[in-house]
Amino acid sequence: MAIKIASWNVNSIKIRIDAVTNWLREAQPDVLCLQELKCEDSAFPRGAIEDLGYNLAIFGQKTYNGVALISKWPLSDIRRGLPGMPDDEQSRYVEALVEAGERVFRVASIYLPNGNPVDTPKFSYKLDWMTALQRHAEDLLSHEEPLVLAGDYNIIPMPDDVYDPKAWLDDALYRPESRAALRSICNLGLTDAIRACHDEAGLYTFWDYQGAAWQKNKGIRIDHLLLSPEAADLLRGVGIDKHVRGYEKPSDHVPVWAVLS
DNA sequence: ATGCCGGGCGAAGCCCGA
Repeated sequence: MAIKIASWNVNSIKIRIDAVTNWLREAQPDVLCLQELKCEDSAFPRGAIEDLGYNLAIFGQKTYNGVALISKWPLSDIRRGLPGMPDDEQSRYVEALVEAGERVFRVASIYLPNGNPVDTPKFSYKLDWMTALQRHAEDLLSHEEPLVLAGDYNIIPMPDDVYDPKAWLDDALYRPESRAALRSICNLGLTDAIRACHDEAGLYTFWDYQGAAWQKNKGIRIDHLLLSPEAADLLRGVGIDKHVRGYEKPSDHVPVWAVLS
């Protein structure tokens, strides 16, 4: 039995609910990790999602941030907020067990801080958040179970993941400190699902609304699925649903997914 | 191009994103 796990920064779930349900019908993922809900739990349009047969675990926030997991399989052991960041006021992490028949996966939906501008506390917040994520990933990896840490990492891992690396040298998404922190997390034993399957340049998950970035294909790859060894051993395929950027009223991010079996 | 879009809030114009 195969399970399809996806991640998508929707940039407001209220504005994007039709796009989300359209994509769910079209792509039929078992699990979707959502980021940037920009709404509190009570305002989340649950009904439209539940009508398609999905369960929800929401960690919302008014105006900014907000993450959720939706799953055709039962969700349990739900954790809201990143362990090690007890005073974090921003909703950026939700994790749950997905009980997919005879297999059980632990899945997290992550909205990593942007970090710009780099000479401000926003950048240190990003790096502190990544330190806490690394510690928590170490803990999760010690359980030696299939684990998927999915989300908007706000990090461009390599030069091939951006249309013009030079233009991004001083940006928090591409700064050496940010890339090193992501490498350090991966070096715990996590596999970037896209890069496990494809080595070509120009695989993007985000195109800015401005400057006709989509039309010019000026994109970046910042949405990632990181797999524990037990999950990576099950990896059968991946995809980036680029056409979703051409939807009416699109998010600036598109869904990225992996099939595990 | 550190704001050209687009969304939230709230009812104009500012904050924020990447």
